[in-house]
Amino acid sequence: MKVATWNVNSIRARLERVVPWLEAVRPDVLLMQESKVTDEQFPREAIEALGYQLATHGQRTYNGVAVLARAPIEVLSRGYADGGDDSEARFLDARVGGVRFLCAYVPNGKEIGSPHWEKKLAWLDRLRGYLEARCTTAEPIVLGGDLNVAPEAADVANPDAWASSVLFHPEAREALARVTRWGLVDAFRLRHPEPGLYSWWDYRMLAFPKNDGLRIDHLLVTPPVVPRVREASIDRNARKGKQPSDHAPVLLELDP
DNA sequence: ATGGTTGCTTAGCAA
Repeated sequence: MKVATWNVNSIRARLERVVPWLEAVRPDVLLMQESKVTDEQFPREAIEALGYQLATHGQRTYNGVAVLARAPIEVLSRGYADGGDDSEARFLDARVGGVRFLCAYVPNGKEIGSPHWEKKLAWLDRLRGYLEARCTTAEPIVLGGDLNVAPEAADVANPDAWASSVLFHPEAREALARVTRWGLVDAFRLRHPEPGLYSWWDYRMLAFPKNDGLRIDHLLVTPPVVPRVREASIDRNARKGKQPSDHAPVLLELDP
């Protein structure tokens, strides 16, 4: 079973990159972030024509998450439904073929100390709360998405420079670590202990050609999934060429 | 170097 996560930075702007990628890679499940479109305006037909089923949780202009799968999708929750502010479409919980997929788009945080930053930290704490309230570590779960945090120095091209940014600040790393400590394992790291593998490069400052990147897109799994992780990869080719997303897809191959 | 680029929506915001 091939599982992927990809922040596409607008599905409508990216359709001509996403469709050929799905045809070539054929993931069984794709967790998508930043669709930037309402559920009504999502280009479903182009996806369904490839044999995918689709569960969307979108909104106008910003955010938006979706689960694509080559098998039926059972939606368990759109948003956290925890009584808090669910106005931003950043979370989708769905079951596909006996595995539970939590698709998350963590707020960027913009700038340390800003209201966006406080919201980012609070959102990660809500994610931890959702795991505690709605999930167990005994079930097979894949929590995937653009988590907008690089966990370790090995995940950042220039750790000293990025330590003051919202993507690699110690408080952001600690907030993500609180989520992971609930009982999740970084499945990519399991198969790739080496440093220097990134999933996002800024569009600006020639970041991709200079490989000034960060690994901020993750697939975290519960203990029952750990022995099933056969391979992990980042598809850098998807970041190349014409009109790419600023994120590359991250992939896992899971044994049955 | 407070720059640079992209997308949505149309000038300003978010990333």
